[in-house]
Amino acid sequence: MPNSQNIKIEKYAQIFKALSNPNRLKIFFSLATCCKPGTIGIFDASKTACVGAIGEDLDIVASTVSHHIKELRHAGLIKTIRRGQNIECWVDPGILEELKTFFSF
Amino acid sequence: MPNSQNIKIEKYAQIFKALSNPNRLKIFFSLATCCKPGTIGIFDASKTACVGAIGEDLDIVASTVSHHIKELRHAGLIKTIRRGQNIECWVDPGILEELKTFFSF
DNA sequence: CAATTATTTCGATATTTGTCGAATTATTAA
DNA sequence: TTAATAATTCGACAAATATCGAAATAATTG
Repeated sequence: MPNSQNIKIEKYAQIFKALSNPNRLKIFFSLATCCKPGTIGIFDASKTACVGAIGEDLDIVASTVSHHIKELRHAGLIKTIRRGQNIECWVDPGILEELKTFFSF
Repeated sequence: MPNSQNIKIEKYAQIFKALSNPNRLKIFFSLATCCKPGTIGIFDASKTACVGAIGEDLDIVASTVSHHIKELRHAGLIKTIRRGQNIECWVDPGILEELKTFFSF
């Protein structure tokens, strides 16, 4: 039976696991730097932060991107919403604060 | 040929991979909260932050702890020094600052 | 409705990872 | 120098992971 400390450890381990894969970290970084919460994230003037565009950017197939997006979402790092055929993604601002706090010993 | 951005991504991916295992994250957390840089880290009044004590705390064998310590060190998260038969470990203060900065978008 | 586009799910597979125990190396104590 | 203690290295193996391609699902357009 894990105490509250263990639960925290598991939660953060999951977060760091999500960020441990270079492609997932790139996705997170792109979303964090290019996309504002609640808006359509822009990679450049023409591309939105949909699964297809992300895959094109990283040179991996859509099914793999979808898998990575799911892991980032399950870890609580990003939010997603469907808008038409596309899935919009953005970084949860709250988690960034939590992570900064985590490293403030 | 990776550009400087890719190098950064690889570096941080390695850091997050090191923190993605619950046992390694516990080690890091214990060191960060209990041990000051350059001193013998204390878990409680009687134990130092040597490999054996860490293993006892986590209920894993010494060879596994040694493996985890090596990964944390290679990722640049902790420093180690031999003092007699023991290896002292402590968290690099600089990396904590870097990590806080990383999440400051 | 049929065709197209975007995404997800599923199954397969090669690679990586976490862990252990045995053997080895390093240091200290008798 | 021999014994004891601490840590590391090595080899093995089960479990987890990253990726792909094919098939399925969802939404839009003609």
